Amino acid sequence: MDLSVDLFKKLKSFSEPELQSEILKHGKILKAIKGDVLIKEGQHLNFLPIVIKGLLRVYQQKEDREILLYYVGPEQTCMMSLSSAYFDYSSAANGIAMEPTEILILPAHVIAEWQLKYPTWNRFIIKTFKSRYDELLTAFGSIAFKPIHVRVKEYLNGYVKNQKSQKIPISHLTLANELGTTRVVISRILKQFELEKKVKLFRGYIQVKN
Amino acid sequence: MDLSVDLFKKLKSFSEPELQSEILKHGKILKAIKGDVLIKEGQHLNFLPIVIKGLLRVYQQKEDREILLYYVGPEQTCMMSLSSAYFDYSSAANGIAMEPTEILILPAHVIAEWQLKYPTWNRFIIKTFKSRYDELLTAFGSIAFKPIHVRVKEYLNGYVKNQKSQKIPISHLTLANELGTTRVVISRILKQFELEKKVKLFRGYIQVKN
DNA sequence: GGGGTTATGTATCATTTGATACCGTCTAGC
DNA sequence: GCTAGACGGTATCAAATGATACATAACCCC
Repeated sequence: MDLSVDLFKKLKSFSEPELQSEILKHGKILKAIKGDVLIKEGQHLNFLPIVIKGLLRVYQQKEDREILLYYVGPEQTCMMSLSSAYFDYSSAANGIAMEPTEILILPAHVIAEWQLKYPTWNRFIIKTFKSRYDELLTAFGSIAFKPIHVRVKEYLNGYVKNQKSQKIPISHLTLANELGTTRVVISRILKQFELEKKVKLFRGYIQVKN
Repeated sequence: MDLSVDLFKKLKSFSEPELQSEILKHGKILKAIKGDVLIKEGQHLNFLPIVIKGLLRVYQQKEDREILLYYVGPEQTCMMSLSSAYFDYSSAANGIAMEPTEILILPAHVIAEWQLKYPTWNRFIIKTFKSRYDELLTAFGSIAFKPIHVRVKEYLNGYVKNQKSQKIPISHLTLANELGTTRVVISRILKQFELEKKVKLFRGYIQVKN
């Protein structure tokens, strides 16, 4: 697909005409399908991916366990690449497409340059750093102080709040991987919640009661 | 104490003369003694503290448990304030002086402004974001995947490596607070290490063997 | 509908971590 | 020297979490 001015209907953050033409000049569009691994732990990155449409999941892995760091949605980018772009740095996490995803790929070298030239770009970068930091800090606080059943509860509540749906389409195994634990632990906790009439369990999804 | 050009012998990052004069114009020096609490969780911050000399400890607290986030040493600043400065935001952590500490205080509003005007300032801010993020990510990975005895071990090894001393002056309780656990757990683990001849325990300090 | 795969339920057991309690020792300040 | 408080050792118990194993059910593909 060619880059076009249409792009900026989706990326509203970048309003300066000059920045837009620089993006058109240096950027490429990448289309990923569900399951494509875009970033691997240890990999050196020399590009910055900005999601246009779709969703990336960024997570850490250790042996057969994994834990969610954050999702990258439209108009967002990924900390790992940002770090790599400024300093020599290899990714500390993995990134995978959760659904068909369109990504604007920018070469790393432009980032520092644009930082000083374009206020909206600068704001975009700072905002990314800040919000990713906040998310991580929240996750850190949770894992440090809260027992798993509370984290499960908060995950479910968070989903309901964000998606405005009581029906959460997730398997026990996937949920375990979001929270950094194992399937049996999640099944046990969910069953307990069901006994307490907080949720109803089905194959492939969880119904949260109010 | 008056601000003077001497300041920039200690803060080497800020080399532009114009930036220096802006710092002299807007900055104030604060002196803290050991134990002074400079930042409290929930507090709205409208200043950015840059440590000139000394050390701040930034940590999260929940009831009677706490866990270390990071230390702020000379020429460094603190993420909480940085976040507050860009957005309306209250601190998610506490900051306390560990020793007599001199701090350059800058009003929040200058930060975003200087971002675009002064490349060294820009670099300083980005570097802060990145290194704090990396630290937190490492800590997150540890707490998510590693059992406490491993984290204790890594803490001790890290100290030895950084301070180039085998003698670590820390009480069991303080160590527990660094790692987000309780004193008894730490005592138990250290005693086990001693039985394994890895360390030798004394009142107030730990001797690491090689 | 058969066969493989995925999802879930659940029991058993071990390990890790934490809570509580009590003790003795060291140290600083008087 | 006395004493309060900090520091460290340890025993006991409980709870949380994880590992393993096995069974059943649902789903998909052919």
